[in-house]
Amino acid sequence: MGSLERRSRERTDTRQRILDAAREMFVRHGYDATTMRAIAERIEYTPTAIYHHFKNKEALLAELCAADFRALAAAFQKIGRIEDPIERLRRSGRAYVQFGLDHPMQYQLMFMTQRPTEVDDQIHSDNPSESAYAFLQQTCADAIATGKVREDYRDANELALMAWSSLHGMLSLRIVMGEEDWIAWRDAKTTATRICDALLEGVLKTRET
Amino acid sequence: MGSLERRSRERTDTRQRILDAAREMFVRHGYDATTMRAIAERIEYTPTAIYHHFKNKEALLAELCAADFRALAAAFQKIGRIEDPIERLRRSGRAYVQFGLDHPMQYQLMFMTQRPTEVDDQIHSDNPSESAYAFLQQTCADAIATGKVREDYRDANELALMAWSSLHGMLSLRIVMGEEDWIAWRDAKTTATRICDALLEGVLKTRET
DNA sequence: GGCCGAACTTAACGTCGTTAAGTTGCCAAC
DNA sequence: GTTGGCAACTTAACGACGTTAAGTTCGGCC
Repeated sequence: MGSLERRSRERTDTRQRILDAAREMFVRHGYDATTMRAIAERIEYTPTAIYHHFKNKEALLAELCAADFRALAAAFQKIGRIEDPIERLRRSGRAYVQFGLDHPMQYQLMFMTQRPTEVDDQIHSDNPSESAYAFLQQTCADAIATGKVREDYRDANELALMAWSSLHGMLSLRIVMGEEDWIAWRDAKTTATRICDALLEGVLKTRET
Repeated sequence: MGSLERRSRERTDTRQRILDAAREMFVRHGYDATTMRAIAERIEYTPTAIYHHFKNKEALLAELCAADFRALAAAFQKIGRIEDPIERLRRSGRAYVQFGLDHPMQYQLMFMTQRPTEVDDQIHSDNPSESAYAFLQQTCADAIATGKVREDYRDANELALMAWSSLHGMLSLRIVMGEEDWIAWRDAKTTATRICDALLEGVLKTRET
């Protein structure tokens, strides 16, 4: 026996090779600019072969995004242990920005492109503890629970949205407008830190500096 | 005579009808989902006719975006008269968010899609005083000049980026993720106000509230 | 009356995502 | 040890897209 296993291994091997090629090409040239034909050619198959492993081009994207979401959630998992919620918030922000700067194309696919509902149902159907958003929300709730947050900002959901929006805005502007020279860009991580600091200062009762 | 005028009028009429149809369909269904063939059919021409008035599909988009940028700049123009730079900043933020909420699709085309450099060279080649970004930058500089800004934030360019990023983040998240029910959305304008308030509080020396 | 150029059409090209209909080759069952 | 079936993959094609070369039509000017 063992041949069944080999077959199954070969199948998942091919599947993985498709994913790897797709990821590399999506990241390098963007989703739209990457054709199924090009992906197939890269791994020396016919375009049709891909459709035996994935429903369509979008399913390829969904699977890659799901993996990226897990990676981001894993980065947050490490931060989860930090006691002080405020510090945890700061670290989460830093990790989030780092992720966006390290993987701009993935970031674009994950947070800057509309997906049909079906697709991200798949992405978020897994363990909710993996959800990076839930982590952020909880951290905000913890921060509020310390009593250090001003009363105007004691809605954990809104606080999470404020934090996320601000950093997402910076990252997405960079990704879309990064080449525009009429914008006087500053160092991304510095700007991100400034945004975090200013927001926190505005939201907390007592100033930290 | 006058026939030459009529010809020229007819030409710009057709041009305008193409633009109107394209705008309506881009806004309703998105740029990618709108085909040249569909635009042509809507105004009862052949697809080829469009190419006599515009270089290609992207040029259509560029022209529409340019008009939108002018509209946004005009909205800012009205605010330009307000004396207090801090208040002017607040009002600009409100106007910007309102624009994004009123015209989400336009917003997406203007700020959330990468354009080939050639295209937005065209957009920004006009009077720089029309540039909404320059206005924001100047307002930030004015705010710094009042001496009310903490020393960490006395870079007008960075301040402008911080403000823009934060509001852009909120708007773009809404546009892309607005239908996701795992996000606990709050009223957009309230969230926007909270972001402005928190940022300003963090950036200013003395708290306003 | 003949010509010109502008506005528009016809017909097509090449590319895309996707699919119906094979083809091949391995494995299990008889 | 032939046979049947199934999984992996290919061939060939479909319809839709953006775009373009080559007409056609028609009003105005010499």
